[in-house]
Amino acid sequence: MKIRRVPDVVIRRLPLYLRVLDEIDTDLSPIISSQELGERSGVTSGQIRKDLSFFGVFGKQGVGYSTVTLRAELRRILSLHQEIYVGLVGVGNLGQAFIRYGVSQSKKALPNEGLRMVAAFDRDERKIGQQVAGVPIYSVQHLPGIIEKLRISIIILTVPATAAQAMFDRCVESGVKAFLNFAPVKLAIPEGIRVHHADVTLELESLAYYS
Amino acid sequence: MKIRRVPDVVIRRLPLYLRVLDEIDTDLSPIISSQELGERSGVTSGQIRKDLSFFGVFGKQGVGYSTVTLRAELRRILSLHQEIYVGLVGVGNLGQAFIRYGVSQSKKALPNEGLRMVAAFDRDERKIGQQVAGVPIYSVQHLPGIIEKLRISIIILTVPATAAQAMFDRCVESGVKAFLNFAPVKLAIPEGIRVHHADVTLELESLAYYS
DNA sequence: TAGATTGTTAATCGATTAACAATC
DNA sequence: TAGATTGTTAATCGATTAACAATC
Repeated sequence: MKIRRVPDVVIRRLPLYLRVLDEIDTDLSPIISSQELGERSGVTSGQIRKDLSFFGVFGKQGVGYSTVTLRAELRRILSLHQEIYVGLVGVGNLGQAFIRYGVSQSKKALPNEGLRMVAAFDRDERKIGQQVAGVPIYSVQHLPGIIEKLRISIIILTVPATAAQAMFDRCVESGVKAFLNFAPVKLAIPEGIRVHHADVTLELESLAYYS
Repeated sequence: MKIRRVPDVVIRRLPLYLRVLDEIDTDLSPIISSQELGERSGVTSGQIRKDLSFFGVFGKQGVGYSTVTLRAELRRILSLHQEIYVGLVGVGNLGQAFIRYGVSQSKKALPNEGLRMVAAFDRDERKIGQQVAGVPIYSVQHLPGIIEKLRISIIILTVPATAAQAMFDRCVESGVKAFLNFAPVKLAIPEGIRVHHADVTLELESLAYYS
């Protein structure tokens, strides 16, 4: 029941707060102030209170926030209270690394906040049918069916630049609305679809300015 | 000779423009308008003109920009007209993937804009002395010396979260001013040091909101 | 010259910060 | 109650967009 659209900058800070809360022993610290949460996440206390106010009232004046409650609320806001199924397209070096990375993360005490990598896709016949860290590799031809069947709602794109738009389009047609794109291309993105870019080359090139 | 500090959002758009110019055949298109550059990089024409105005005057009124000249100017602004040496700390799955990725990129016709991965560092004795895609792996103990000797000015951090701050500090002491950090931690960053974060977990968690 | 497009200024928009009344 | 801290409003800051004079 959002009253007005929440700015993306706000959404992007929520996982930061959640991470701090996950690191906290809730028995030792049942309550946290916006002040302390701010210091530990690198955000001002006022900003945290402003951010949270987009979603409701979670604190007690004069007291602070219940660590357990705030954590649960943040999870709910981000939809991380339920399992979110993640797929990956393009099982090259980078793709394999992320599969292993994602799986190793979820073996931690804290189960990586409900995100679960359940399928990978590739074009290469030799890879299809194999597994990487327990995640099965399917043919991109079967992508629509598998996405639907496994209820995949986020796709990590680690295909070569030349294949990115086509694979992206196919995922969109299959109903995926959220993407993390590592391919160094500007995708044509339809209304209502969310793409976060993680373009290592662009990052390095802008860093060169500061080096 | 910067008159005023250039906003980071502006710096981050420059590689985007550069990429478009790299894709253009400068013989076929010796001139480009801010209009067309905008369409191809996903930015408004006014914004492009505004961005460029931070650095000087590069176009001709009534005509447009010389593709060759603008490309050269952007490279110079970003320091990509010279070789920029990049190092990587943490040769795990992700680290190896980036080494291979970086190397394959620089084999393209366009030599990845002057960025060159020249060294990797790890703690694991078994990895030290080996190579990944031709890039030698050194001990983190020798990091300061190698960074100085090879003139490394950008570091990619792909170490586990627990090691990130210590490795970061060591690089800073060795004179590195620009970092691309993949470790899921909030680093304590000294004045004058630039860190771009590429935190896949945070990206996925915020994407969950839109899924 | 007439038409086109830049460089730049002014207006708008949106996000952050400051401040404080409400209230636990 | 007195002290603390939230939730929220108003002020500030900075970035984007609109618009147009300058000029090629």
